[in-house]
Parts: sequence; C-alpha cells; structure tokens
Amino acid sequence: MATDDLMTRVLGTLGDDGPPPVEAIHRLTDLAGVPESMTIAEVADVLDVSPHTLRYYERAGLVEVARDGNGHRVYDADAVRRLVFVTRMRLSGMPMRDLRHYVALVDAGEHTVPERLGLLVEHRDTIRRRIRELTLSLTATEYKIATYGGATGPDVQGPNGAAGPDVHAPNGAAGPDVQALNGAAGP
Amino acid sequence: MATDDLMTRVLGTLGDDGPPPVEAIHRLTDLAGVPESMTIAEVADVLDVSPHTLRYYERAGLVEVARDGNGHRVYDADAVRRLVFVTRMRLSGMPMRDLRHYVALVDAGEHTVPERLGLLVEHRDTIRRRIRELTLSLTATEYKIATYGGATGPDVQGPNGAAGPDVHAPNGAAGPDVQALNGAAGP
DNA sequence: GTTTGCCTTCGAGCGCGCTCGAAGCCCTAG
DNA sequence: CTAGGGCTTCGAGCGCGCTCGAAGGCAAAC
Repeated sequence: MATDDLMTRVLGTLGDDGPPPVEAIHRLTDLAGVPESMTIAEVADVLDVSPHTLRYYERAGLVEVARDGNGHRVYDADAVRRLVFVTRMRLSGMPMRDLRHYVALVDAGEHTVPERLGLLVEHRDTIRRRIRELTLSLTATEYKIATYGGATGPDVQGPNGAAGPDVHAPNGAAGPDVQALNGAAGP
Repeated sequence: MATDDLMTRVLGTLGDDGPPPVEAIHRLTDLAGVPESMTIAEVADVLDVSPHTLRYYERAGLVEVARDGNGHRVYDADAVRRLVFVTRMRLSGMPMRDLRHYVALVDAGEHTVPERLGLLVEHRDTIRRRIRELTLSLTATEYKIATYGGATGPDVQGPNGAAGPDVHAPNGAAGPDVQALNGAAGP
C-alpha cells in the first residue's frame, strides 16, 4: 500500500465530477494507524515522495527531524503531520519560499496567527484563480476536441510538409477547429 | 489596452464562480480588429508575454515568422493565431515538449489529425485531474481558514522560538486547525 | 550628425524544485 | 568474515522555461 499519494487516493474515492466534500479532507489524511515514529523510507512511502526530497525539505527548514543513535532520522507524529501539510501545500502550488515563510511563522509562536491566516487566504485565492484558468482552458480544449473532424468542410490545403508559409491550422477542414482556441469569431 | 492577458480579460468577464460558458471561448480570442501584420512588440503586448519569450518560442520551433527588409519579425494572422494557441496551451500547463510535438504534427499535414486528437484528449485529462487536485486543496485550505481561531481552547505552548522540539501546530488553540490539513481525525 | 529607440542574433544565466552521486557508517544475513 | 542494503552528509547537476546582456543595425527625431 501507499505507493500512490494521498491526493490520488482521495481522488480515487471521489466521483470524477462530484462536488468537493469536506469529509474527503478527513479521509484524506487519516493518520490513525501510523506508528509512533517512522523511518525516512516509511515517510517517503506514505507521502509518495523520495527520501531525497524529504532530506531536501529538512535542509530547506520546513521541518526538524530527530536522529537515533545511528544518526538516522526518526520522524515523530508531529514531523509527519508537518510533512503532510508541506506536501499538500506543495501539491497545490505553494512555492517553497512561501512555505518557508509560513512554517517560520508557525515556529515563531501563536502571535503570528493573523499573518498566517493572511498567507492562507492569499493562497486560497491563488488556487481559486488557477482553477478558473484551468476550467476555461478545459472548456477550450474540450471544444477543440469536439469540433475536430466535425463538419468536414472544404479542404483548404493539401499536405504541405515544410514548403509553404507558416501554417497554423491543423487542417482547412474542421472549420471552427483551431478557431476555438486560436481566435476569430463564431463557429 | 492589452496590458493584461487574454485569460485575465475573459476571467474578468466571468462571475468568479460561474459555470464555464462556451461563449467565453469565442470572446476569449476575438482577433477581429487585429492588423494584417504585427511587430513583435505588438504581439507581445496582445499576448502579454515578452518579446524575449516570443523569440524563444520561435527558436523552439513553435512558430515560423517572416522578416521584413530590415530583418525585423513580421507576424501575420496565422503566426498570431498560432501564438495565441501556444500561449493558451502553455497557460494550461502543457509542457514545451508536448507543444513542440503538437505543432510538428500540425506542420506535418492533415494525416496527423488522429494523433493530434490523442494529444488533446490526453491534455484534457491532465487538466481535469489538475482541477480535481486543486479543488481538493482548495477545500482543505478553506477548511483550515474557517477553523483558524475557531474555538480557542487551552493554550498548549507559549512562544517557543527555536528552543523546543519540532513544533508543527500553529497553536494548541485552534484544535482542528492543522488537523484539517495535516491529518488526524475529525474536528 | 547624433541621439534615441527598437529591432536583430547569440549564448549565457537564473530561479525553482528537486535529483543524484560519492564516500562512508552501521546493522544484519549468510 | 564478508557482503548487502539502507542510512548519513555534502555538494554538484539537471530539466524546465524563460530572461537577460552584449554587440550591432537601421530609422526617425532633433
């Protein structure tokens, strides 16, 4: 188990088009059953990142990890939770820089809560904007797919290879084809 | 005008939460009113990328652009349309590699339409998956924001600076706080 | 004429986020 | 005893997508 990441696991439990259920969040990171302490390999497996990446995150100051007698890393529950948070935020596109800032605030104490909230709100807005962008791109792509080879109109140009001027249109046939993504007026 | 990109412009016309209207796609790239040919500066302005980036795309083989008597680039309508397509695909996360592949197919002639369709479908699925990931991250982030400073429970730890063990929790107060993103059970 | 300004080519450099390799330590299995 | 495997640190390297600087051309403005 745990060869796929948390995100994939939860997404798998969701209908591909269902609404975003808050319950999924709980299911998302059910750390119950996670041992008291874990090795780097175990954590890497659970989070679906490489041990290299975990060391990198530690070097970057995102988490502190204790060592055992042999100098090996020992991840306690707090460290694992922190790393779950970190990997989730990375997955949602938060830059390392911001993440460093955030965890620095966390380590600085409770009086930084307002600033942390500000960062979260900012990040939320970033995600929202990104989703809207992607939704639009998705619609455009779906439209392009749908009209590809739809009404196969007049063939404007034969196979032209490398000869002609800059050819942008995949074909002269599927009229609204590239139009949908490339501009020009209606279908 | 045109200091903001196409995406931003269309997003601006959309309600922040509205459904993805197909009509937006048409509005999205209304190239009517675009001159017969454009300079690199004009294209850069319209697409909200730098001239540097446009030259880079050309070097990368994504578009061919003619030169005038002075050796300056002259973008015709086809080139501009191609670049609109390219920038949109880039914005939706398609890697340069795939884009190169796609336009190579376009230039190779109409018999590559099926393969192009395959690429588009693949890209569509990638966008969909990404949207689902982001939606989940959004829900998690919103949950975290909502519960921040909710029930301000017992203060677990004072300001600890750099001293203590690895602290992951922003505070002991907002119980479900980090839990929402970090794991553990219910609120 | 000279200055301003935008264009050209070319190759180098950068920021990000990993990713890897080398050299070495420790433990366990055979 | 030896071999194997996984861990450690450190610093270097990489893939991506730009981004920039240098050196120079040409044209219009002053």
